[in-house]
Amino acid sequence: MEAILEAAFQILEADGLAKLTTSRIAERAGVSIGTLYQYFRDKDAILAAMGQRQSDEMREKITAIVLDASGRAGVRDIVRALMGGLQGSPETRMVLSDALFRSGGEGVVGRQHLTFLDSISGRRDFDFPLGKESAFILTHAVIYLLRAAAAEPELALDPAVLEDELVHLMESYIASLAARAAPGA
Amino acid sequence: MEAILEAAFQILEADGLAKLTTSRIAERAGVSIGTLYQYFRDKDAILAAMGQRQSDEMREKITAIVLDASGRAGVRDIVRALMGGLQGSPETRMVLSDALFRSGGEGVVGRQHLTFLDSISGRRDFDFPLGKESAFILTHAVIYLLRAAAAEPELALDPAVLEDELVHLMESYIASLAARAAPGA
Amino acid sequence: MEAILEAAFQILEADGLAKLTTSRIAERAGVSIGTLYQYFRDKDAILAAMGQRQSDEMREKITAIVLDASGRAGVRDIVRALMGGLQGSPETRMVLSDALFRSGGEGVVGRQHLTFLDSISGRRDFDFPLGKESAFILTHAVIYLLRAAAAEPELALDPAVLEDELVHLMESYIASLAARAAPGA
Amino acid sequence: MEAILEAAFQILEADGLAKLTTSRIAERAGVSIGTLYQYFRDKDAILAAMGQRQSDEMREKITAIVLDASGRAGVRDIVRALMGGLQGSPETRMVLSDALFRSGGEGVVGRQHLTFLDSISGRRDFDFPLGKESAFILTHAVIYLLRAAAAEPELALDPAVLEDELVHLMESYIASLAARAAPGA
DNA sequence: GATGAATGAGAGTTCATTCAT
DNA sequence: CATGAATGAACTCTCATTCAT
Repeated sequence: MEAILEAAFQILEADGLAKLTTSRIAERAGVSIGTLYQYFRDKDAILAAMGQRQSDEMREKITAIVLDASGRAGVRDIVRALMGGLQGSPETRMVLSDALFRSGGEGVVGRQHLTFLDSISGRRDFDFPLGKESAFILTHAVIYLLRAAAAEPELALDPAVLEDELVHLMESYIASLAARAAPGA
Repeated sequence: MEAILEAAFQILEADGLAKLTTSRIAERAGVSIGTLYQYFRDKDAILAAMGQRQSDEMREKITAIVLDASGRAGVRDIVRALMGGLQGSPETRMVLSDALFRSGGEGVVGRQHLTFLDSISGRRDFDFPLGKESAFILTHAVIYLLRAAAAEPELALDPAVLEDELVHLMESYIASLAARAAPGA
Repeated sequence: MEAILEAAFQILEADGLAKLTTSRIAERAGVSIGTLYQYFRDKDAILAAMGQRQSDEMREKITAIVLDASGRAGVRDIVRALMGGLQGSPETRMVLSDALFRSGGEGVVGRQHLTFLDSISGRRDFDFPLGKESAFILTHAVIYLLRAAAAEPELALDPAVLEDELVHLMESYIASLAARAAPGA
Repeated sequence: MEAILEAAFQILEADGLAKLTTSRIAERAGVSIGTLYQYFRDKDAILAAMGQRQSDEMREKITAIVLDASGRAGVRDIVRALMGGLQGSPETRMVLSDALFRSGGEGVVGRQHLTFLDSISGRRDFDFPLGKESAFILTHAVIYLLRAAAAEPELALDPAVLEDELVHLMESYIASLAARAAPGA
């Protein structure tokens, strides 16, 4: 039931995990608790489904933006996509990631960021083997820094400047990787 | 009471926030609930104290390591300090950061990472103004990536390699900052 | 839930306020605590409802008795009505009055005793203005003396004689009021 | 320990029975809980002692005032004495009466009001036998009406007028008693 | 005597879940 | 299929009381 997930998301966003009770979800969704339990085994199933839904939405959004760059997607496109794709408060995202992780287990998070690697690896200057750890940094640095930035609104970071710096961070790291891959160039 | 904090930490680490109840904490700490409440106003106070304790421990550990580098602390020393200083599962750390933030309010998080900036700014090649956003990246990138790495043990990242790559990430970013600061060099 | 109020009343009557716990109420009412809390916001709401219920019952009973005197209600009818209308131990009544007062606030107590004044003021010899303080005495003296009598069972007062004396008390006071109102009669 | 009783009285007066805890009493009295329990068996013993103390104080005060009227004490003197002698909020008085009653049991309340009867019976026009019920009314009416008046401050009764009316109430009742005792006068 | 840290029974309350209708 | 009253385990927290120091 889409209405249930939407209701749960709104409550989570507005009042936090502590006030996310099954009865409130049902009430806001306009269904009875009984009905809610007909669609979801238990409360965790709702959270997991929300996590899944969010993850899917984000991947679609990002993919769309990257594709929109019509074959010449740069790091900036991806950073911008990530900045736009992340929705919900940091707490919401943290809770949903948690739920998704607990329920789904392995592979879930990994799948989430393949898009990044896929797009990046299309670049001409990127045809060198990539270590597990480097790939990890490439796929996680931007997301986690954005998450951290959102979690500390009192820092009042300027989105435009942050975007620039994140692009520099990744570009310089990619350059460093390239330089090390081809020392004799 | 140190025993109470230690007990709470163990439970949080082993069973998660959901099973961290005051009675379980008291039981594992070997005291009665009454005693627990004589030392801590309420459950949140316990979490806040745990957060404080962890934050203090980490800062001390890091400071020690950096000082150990005897005046010539490089990025690698700091990265290594952070890798060694972080303890507890990612969820534990997240929960404690949260609690600390909720209770302490402002400044808490900021103070945590000043060590990093302080050490870095001692470098000769670092005497240029630093934007808010760049400072944020410098102080948060390593910590959050380590957190992410810990959260995904199935990636089986090699600590030594990860350390190397994090150092490269930061070194190349610092180089990029320097290059931009002195374009005519 | 009538059963809950009835159970609460019995416990209050038998064991006093100190032993009136929500779980005991639920148990005696034959429902679970959850059900109890579905019908009443909290413990005070139960007490307030009991107070309301008792107040309503008493008013109805008294009104009925007074009406039964078919238009020629004297002080004796009212005294008798009050004696019959009061139920529950003094402590019970005190507790419930308190609860009703705390929850309802103004007007509650006043409304309770209008019956008395209404009936009295129908008398021919009563067409003179009544001071606030006199009205207070008329409406409260009997009730509070009955309350006091119930609170001291060891005095072993005879209800019939007490009724007589209360009637005398009020009749002589009314006569005194009349005499003062019409000094030249 | 006088300090303990005084502390308890202040707390009861300021914050009500619900906040009257043994630790607060000890703290305000400036002693430790242990000491408190060395002087009083339990919390109820403290309340009972407070009730006793208040009752004694009131009796003394009233006796003094009546004696001051130098042998010719009228109803008005007694009413005035009662109005001046009552101290503490209605809730406080109710709580203490309760405690005294629960602990002492019989006779306690009776003794309290003997002063009234004693003084009254000194009057010349009062040499007739007094029924139990009449005595009860004589000794309780004023006190309970004053209590009721204090319990309903929103009625804004004028003390002076109330005093007058209470005197009238009692005088007319005494007259009624006298008239009935000597029908052939 | 005085202390106060420790105790723990028990209070009020919440909420995920079930199941007869 | 939908409903929602009923359930009760589990939670946080209070406070009268004890007893080793």
